[in-house]
Amino acid sequence: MSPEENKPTDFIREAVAEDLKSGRYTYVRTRLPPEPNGYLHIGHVKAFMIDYLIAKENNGELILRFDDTNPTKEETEFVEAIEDDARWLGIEWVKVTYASDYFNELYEWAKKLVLMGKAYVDDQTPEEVSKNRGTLTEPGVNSPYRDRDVEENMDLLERMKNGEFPDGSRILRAKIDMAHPNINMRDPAMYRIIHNPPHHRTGDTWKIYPMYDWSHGQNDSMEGITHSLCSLEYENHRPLYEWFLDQLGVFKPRQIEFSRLNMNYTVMSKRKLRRLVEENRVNGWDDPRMPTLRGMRRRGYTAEAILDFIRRVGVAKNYSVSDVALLEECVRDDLNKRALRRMAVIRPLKVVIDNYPDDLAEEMDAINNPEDPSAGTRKVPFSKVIYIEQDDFREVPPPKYHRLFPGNEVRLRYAYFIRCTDVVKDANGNVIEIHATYDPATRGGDAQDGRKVKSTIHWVSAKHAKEVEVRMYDRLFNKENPEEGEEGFLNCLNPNSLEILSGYVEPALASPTVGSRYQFERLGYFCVDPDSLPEKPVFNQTVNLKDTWAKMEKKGK
RNA sequence: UGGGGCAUGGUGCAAUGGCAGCACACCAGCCUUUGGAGCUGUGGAUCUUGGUUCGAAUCCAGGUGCCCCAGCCA
Repeated sequence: MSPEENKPTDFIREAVAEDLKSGRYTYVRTRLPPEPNGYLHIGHVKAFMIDYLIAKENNGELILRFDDTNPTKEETEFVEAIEDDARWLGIEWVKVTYASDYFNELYEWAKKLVLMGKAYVDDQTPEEVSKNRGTLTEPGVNSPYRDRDVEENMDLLERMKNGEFPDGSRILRAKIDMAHPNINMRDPAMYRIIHNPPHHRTGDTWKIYPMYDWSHGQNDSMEGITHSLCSLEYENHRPLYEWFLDQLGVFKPRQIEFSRLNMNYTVMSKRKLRRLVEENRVNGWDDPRMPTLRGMRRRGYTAEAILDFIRRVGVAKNYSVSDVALLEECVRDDLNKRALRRMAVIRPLKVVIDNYPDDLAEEMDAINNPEDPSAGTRKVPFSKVIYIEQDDFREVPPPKYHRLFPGNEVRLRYAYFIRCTDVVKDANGNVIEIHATYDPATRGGDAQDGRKVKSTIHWVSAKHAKEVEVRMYDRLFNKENPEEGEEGFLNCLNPNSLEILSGYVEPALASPTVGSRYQFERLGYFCVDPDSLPEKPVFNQTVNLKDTWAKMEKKGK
């Protein structure tokens, strides 16, 4: 496929191309406008990639601008975390700016509107403002302060700025139309008074702070942004976005809206994610079950896989809920190509090979990645006592079960054929040990007489094994849409979303690097958690391998 | 009962008046020293009614359904 054919197209890219062609703009500049009030999640990635790629594809620029207009919610910690996550994704920007960089200039622009008679200071209480806004079907009524003269408005605004009035006592409002069918146009607030807490960057310099509507478009204009791309809920704000710019007579970017990313089996709202963390339903914002970038990073997802998912989801205006199965498929697809294969047994069952010499240990050759010959090979030690997966043995095999059962022969990957000869049980009847014999003529995995076995299973030599902790993850919620209903999401938490196991890994995995990713053969992809200790590494399950047998067995029931 | 927006297989996205296609999921088979990967194939969709047109997912009109908006949040 040529790069040309591979290039995604959608209504936004088409609009941008048209704007360039028509001469409406001669260049492309977009902006990434996160509010530094929380950690980034997978939903943000879609918006980020739209802004980044559209700039990049048009040889344009991206500005990372923090929308820090509300000091009661924002913190420097989040600025740093967001930058770090965005960089991890591979996003590049020409500079970092802040809405707060423009507070002075914006204030001058506000005075200009006051002078034009397009803005006024309103002394109504918040309750009165709300009451007089009207409803969806009834027009609002004008504030009694709406017709204050310019001089008084200028004076009051200056005194608001100087901190002479308490929070909530006054606001600056645009003078538009209290009967407008679009409620955003009913004299929207431009500035509100906030004395505390201090702003994370400007400290207590300012006592008034601009609202989103008054700040965003103006900042876009000041920065020469050509395309201000945002999610659908801002569609209703576009008339206001344009009104301010028209009144000021300044450079006018184009706002285009798209639908945000939703995903099943998780929640995306900041409020709900916060509750999960604060009520200890998960272990922090970087819990591998969280849809946050920090969670997914810890889980072992690669940036490439996440970006591929975003690309496959596409861009449109339909309300949509993406399937987490697609994300997982993208992760498998990426890791399949790059992850080294290793043998690990996560639910061990001991097997004693009775006819194998007691003290012998052989080195078996194993392929590191069948998808990538350059990854080479390694040696794996083999001996008389090994561990295999509990799932790989059944005392009474179900139909089509090809793995180990009494009398059956299977291949130990990269080693020998073994045949199960005996089963040892504890007092409760649980199988605790298997006895088997091996065929010395099958070393390496092939029988000289040409006989075949139907199954190949993985194993770890008990004598050479390293004990590790393995954290198995399942979906955080057991309902496709946990967000429906306000309080319901906590009631559909999956109680089994985390399972901690103790397993064994081959020596090649005895001292793994934190963050490195492996495929545990036949089990899935795993990555090394920061909680790892030299004496006990910790692995997170990133995603399982497709399991045809599990599916068959489930279906048979 | 105001304004804005959106309706295409189970899910997400294409088709820009001319054979409804792609990916994931699903199902069947091939292959396999991972029941992985890979390969082949099957099934399944244009919200509804009417109109324009040789021809409509696309244009027009009505209907229905869903989403957003009444923060001094973004």
